[in-house]
Amino acid sequence: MSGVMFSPSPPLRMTVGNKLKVSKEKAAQHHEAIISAGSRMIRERGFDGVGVAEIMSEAGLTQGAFYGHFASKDALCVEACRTAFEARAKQWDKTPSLSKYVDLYLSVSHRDNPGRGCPIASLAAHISGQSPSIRKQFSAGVFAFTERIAKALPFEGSTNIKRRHAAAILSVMVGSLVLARATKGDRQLSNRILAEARASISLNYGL
Amino acid sequence: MSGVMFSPSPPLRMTVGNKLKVSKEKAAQHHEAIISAGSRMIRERGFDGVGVAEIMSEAGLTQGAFYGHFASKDALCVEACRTAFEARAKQWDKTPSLSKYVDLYLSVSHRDNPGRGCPIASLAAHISGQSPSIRKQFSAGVFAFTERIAKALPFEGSTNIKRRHAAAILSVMVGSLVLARATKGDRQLSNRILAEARASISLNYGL
DNA sequence: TGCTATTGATGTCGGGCGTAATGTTTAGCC
DNA sequence: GGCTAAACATTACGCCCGACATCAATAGCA
Repeated sequence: MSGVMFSPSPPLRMTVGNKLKVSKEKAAQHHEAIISAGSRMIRERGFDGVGVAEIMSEAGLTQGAFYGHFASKDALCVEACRTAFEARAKQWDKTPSLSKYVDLYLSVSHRDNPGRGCPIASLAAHISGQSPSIRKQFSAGVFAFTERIAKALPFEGSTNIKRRHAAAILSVMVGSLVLARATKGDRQLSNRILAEARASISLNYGL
Repeated sequence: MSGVMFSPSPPLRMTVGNKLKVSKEKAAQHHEAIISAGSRMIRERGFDGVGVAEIMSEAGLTQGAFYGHFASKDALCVEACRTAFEARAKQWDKTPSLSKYVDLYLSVSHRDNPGRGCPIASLAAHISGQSPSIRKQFSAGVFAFTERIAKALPFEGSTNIKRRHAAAILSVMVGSLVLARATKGDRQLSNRILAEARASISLNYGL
């Protein structure tokens, strides 16, 4: 065993393989890495469009390690969904206004980077057929997002009125993003969809 | 050949008398049946959510027969996509006004029957990763649909202006339908999304 | 010296698309 | 009409891929 290889603490790649065996603190980072990779790839390709092995590979680990962190793929999906909504909420908080957030949402950059983008636009069409836990997580996210929009509306009105506007605004945002992504091959059409959705929100809601 | 040879131990229970071997006229019907089943199931579960075997089974045939009708699954997908758009166009023509069509589009019935519904709402999120032929077919459908909306707008304005409005209207329609389907588990939220989208189109575009 | 995290191999299972051989029915031609 | 050739569907299979999950072995951590 030669017990002491005399290697300091930091990332040491022992063994024949290439992976460090570290633990404890690192394990937590690995956990995050799995969620991060999963959350991104699931948004890019849907829940069923990516497997555990590939997610783990992207996270820099092997498939076997997965089940030390999650009970099942489904469990990861729920968690990935949750963190995706959470991350979007954080980004929301960093933007100065709802209007600016809509700008970001309907940007070419957002269209071209679904992996870091809104989980609603990425996953809505893939929800049917998923487990109840995933569906609940998703519905909760949609609801919360609508509430956020409602509260951020800059004009006067009852909560109910604002909620109603919020639902409509969310529909335009999600719909145009999905459409723009689907028609990316026709750049002119795709860009027009984004631009006109942005204009309509501005026109109809003063945002 | 070998005329009346009773196969002693029949591993071949071929035509035990279950199916007609009919042809010509029937074959055309089979062709339509395959497209119909494919078009419906693909809209329900996405291009990759259903296989050739199941489509054929639904069409009342077996997998082997498929390749007498189509060169590949991809070829069927293109055809199924085309006919789905076509069918929607026909339904469009049967409605008295754009406003009525929007009513239908944002109805609970449409939400609950994606298999017979708008291919844009069903397939937009599943387009990425599909073959170029499918993507082109889809983009063309989206473009045509937008043009249709534009031409049907009941107010005055240049073609360009109308196109711009059409893109925005399409975004609300598709977005809200997709959202309503995804949140079907939360019936209240789902219904609200449809209703508010409908109201917003009425309010903002007088439809 | 346990403990815990990870590896790497493997289990197992299903399903995907496409093809080949087989046999029956139709359609066409004399 | 009756025969022949082509059309069509069935069955079965091939083949490969990838899915999710498990397990003994290993090796640093505490």
